[in-house]
Amino acid sequence: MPAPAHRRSYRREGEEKRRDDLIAAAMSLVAEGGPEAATVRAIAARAGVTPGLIRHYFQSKEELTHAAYRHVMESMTQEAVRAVETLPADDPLSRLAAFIAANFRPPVMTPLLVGVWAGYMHLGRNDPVMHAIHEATYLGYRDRLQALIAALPRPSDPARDRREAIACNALIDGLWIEGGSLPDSFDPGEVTRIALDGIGAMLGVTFPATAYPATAYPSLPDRKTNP
Amino acid sequence: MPAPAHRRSYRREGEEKRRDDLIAAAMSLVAEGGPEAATVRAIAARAGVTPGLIRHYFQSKEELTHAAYRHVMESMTQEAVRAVETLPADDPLSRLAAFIAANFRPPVMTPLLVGVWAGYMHLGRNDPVMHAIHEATYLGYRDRLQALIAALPRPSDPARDRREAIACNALIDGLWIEGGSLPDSFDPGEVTRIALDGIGAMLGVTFPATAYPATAYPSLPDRKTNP
DNA sequence: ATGGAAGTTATACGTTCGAACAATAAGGGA
DNA sequence: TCCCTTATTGTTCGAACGTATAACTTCCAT
Repeated sequence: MPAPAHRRSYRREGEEKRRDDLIAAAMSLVAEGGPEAATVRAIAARAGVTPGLIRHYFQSKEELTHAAYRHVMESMTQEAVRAVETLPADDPLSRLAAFIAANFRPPVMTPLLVGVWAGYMHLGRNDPVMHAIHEATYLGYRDRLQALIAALPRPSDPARDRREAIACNALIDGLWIEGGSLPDSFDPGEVTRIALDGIGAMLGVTFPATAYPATAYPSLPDRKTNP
Repeated sequence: MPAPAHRRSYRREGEEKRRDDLIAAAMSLVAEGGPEAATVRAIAARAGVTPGLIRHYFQSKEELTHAAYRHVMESMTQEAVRAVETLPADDPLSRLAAFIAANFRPPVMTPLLVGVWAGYMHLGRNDPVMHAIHEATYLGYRDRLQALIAALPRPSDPARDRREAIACNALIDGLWIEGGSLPDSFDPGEVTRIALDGIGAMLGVTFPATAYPATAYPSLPDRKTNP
């Protein structure tokens, strides 16, 4: 077997870009083919580098997996938090509605993100680091949801708030999995409306019409309003 | 390395028992350590046989995986169906409640079953056989739920029934995942009560008290009623 | 220009996986 | 009781995996 005539040429990139590229490559591979498809060779090929480079930026493949999972979970929580913090504190109903709705549009409810979540979720059962990442994001999410529920203008009842937070969290999770797995089975905005209607019914409140997504289909070719 | 002096002795078993043992071994390994822990060697060891025997009963490891996944999904659907068909058709409220409650007690809501579901769920994204098994059980489940909702004594509205079936299915899924993953975070029967209260609120109905699980904790050592 | 640090490639190693296959023990029918 | 089918074992094989490491290329400082 003759020695290769030439090495392939390459460009040097900053550390941040390389790490982001490798994480994005790992995420997309997991979303498409599950964790077993995210081999170091496949990740490197998708990122446009050679396998050895992974070990230059991550001590092990496990460390890259942790970084990718943390990126996925944090991006979802940050998106919901960002949707809330722009609203005034004296409008708890709109704040809760915005928190809910943020989960059912990109970049949170996408096949890629649901696929990565599905591929990685069982790893939290044994890997302590993955479990810690999962707990920090997941329970933090539910606590924040319970705080938004407790802020509603009605008599205080912490035990009821806990039960309702559990129920609302479960409904959001189930709808997110369904909507992200089968995006073509729902009209635009339909999942959001189902979530707001269902949670409103469970909490005994009615969310303002402004909290709902704009009606998606005039279903007529001529639209008076734009995008 | 000397040839082994003696082969280990063994007993011949019927085909059905061997297949069941291998499926159960694969399921428990997936529940504990994810799909990557369910190697042919580990499965054979747990079933008390040698790896070669797997290929005697299944053409490939993939075929064993399909059999195990089908067993998991079918056992869950059968359990919910069985809970309904013992109730009279003229009591749709109790039938719906029984269908819901069946998902939140053994043998459906167990860490093992949730773990197997989590470990296998991402395989449905690429493997056509797994996808078919998933669709046949999952959509069949939701259709049956929608039929029970449509049978409620109230004005007919198929579009509303569809939206409510989606919401109820999502709530059941989310609670089942939570309750099965963290069984110690809930009191006995608490998940069932949350599900019945939440679904009742979303549908605008009140389930009869007989549909709820018996209060679990007298929290006093002396109980008047039995086990 | 040029030297040197560091990013990147290419190759190799040891392990483990699913699979294949020949050898053997077991148990029922004649 | 013997024999023949077959359930089961023990071993081996090629492929692919994560990891390790030396050699090469790029690019900035000088």
